[in-house]
Amino acid sequence: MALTSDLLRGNTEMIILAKLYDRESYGYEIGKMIQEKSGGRLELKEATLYGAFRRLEEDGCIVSFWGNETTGARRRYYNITPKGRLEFDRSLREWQEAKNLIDALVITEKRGEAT
Amino acid sequence: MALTSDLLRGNTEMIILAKLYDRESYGYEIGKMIQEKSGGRLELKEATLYGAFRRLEEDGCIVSFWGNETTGARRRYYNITPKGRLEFDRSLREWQEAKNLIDALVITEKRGEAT
DNA sequence: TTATATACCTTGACAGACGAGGTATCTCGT
DNA sequence: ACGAGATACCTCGTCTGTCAAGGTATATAA
Repeated sequence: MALTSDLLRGNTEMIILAKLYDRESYGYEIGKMIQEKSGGRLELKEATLYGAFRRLEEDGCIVSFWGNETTGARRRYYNITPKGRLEFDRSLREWQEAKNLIDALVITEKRGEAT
Repeated sequence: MALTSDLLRGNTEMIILAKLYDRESYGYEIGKMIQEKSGGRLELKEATLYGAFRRLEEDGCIVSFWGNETTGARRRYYNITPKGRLEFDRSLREWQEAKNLIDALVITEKRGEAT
């Protein structure tokens, strides 16, 4: 069963930027990669994905262009910008901090925990 | 500077249940504990806190009662229920899973990472 | 020709976080 | 006596990200 949307919230843009960090890609592929890498337990729905692309492009974190496919459905490709890399680095640090803070609040010695 | 609300979203109820897991408490105290334990970097705003209390009580995860303070402002105390403990355990497992999945998606060998 | 996969997009509803506002009691300094 | 600040509760309306549901179009396999 999939994870609740609320735990994803605030992380979708970071996840997208991570996928674009090393090479360009397009929406459908990114969505599929996330599904596969998480064993189907995590899914960015299309509406969520495209909403995030729009925000990221408005913020100057990514740029998009239509691919010149000669066959099959057309694709809109995305590239990360320098600003996008900075934003990814920042959001990754914030995520690490949030993780540790939340863990510190919910994990006690008595109950213990395994990661 | 504080963490973005979206990273908190979906975790506020778990954090509250964690605080109530071992002993009863009241809203103001829980808010203060979270602020202090996180060194001020994480804050559950009052509106957020009381909204979460209402949902948790509606769901049967906590019960509330007015304290019999003879001095000072009155307090509404909360106790966790057996259902609340189950719900906490469930949400903690879900949180651990979400953490690991998101980390796997954003942390690559090349970039590396420290917790 | 029908179904499935690929690939894009938009609209409206929903829910949780929060800013801003309110009430009331007690203590401390002036 | 008075005002400021801490304690302690609450509500309303706004904002924003997620998603369900719907749509378009092309290629391939049954």
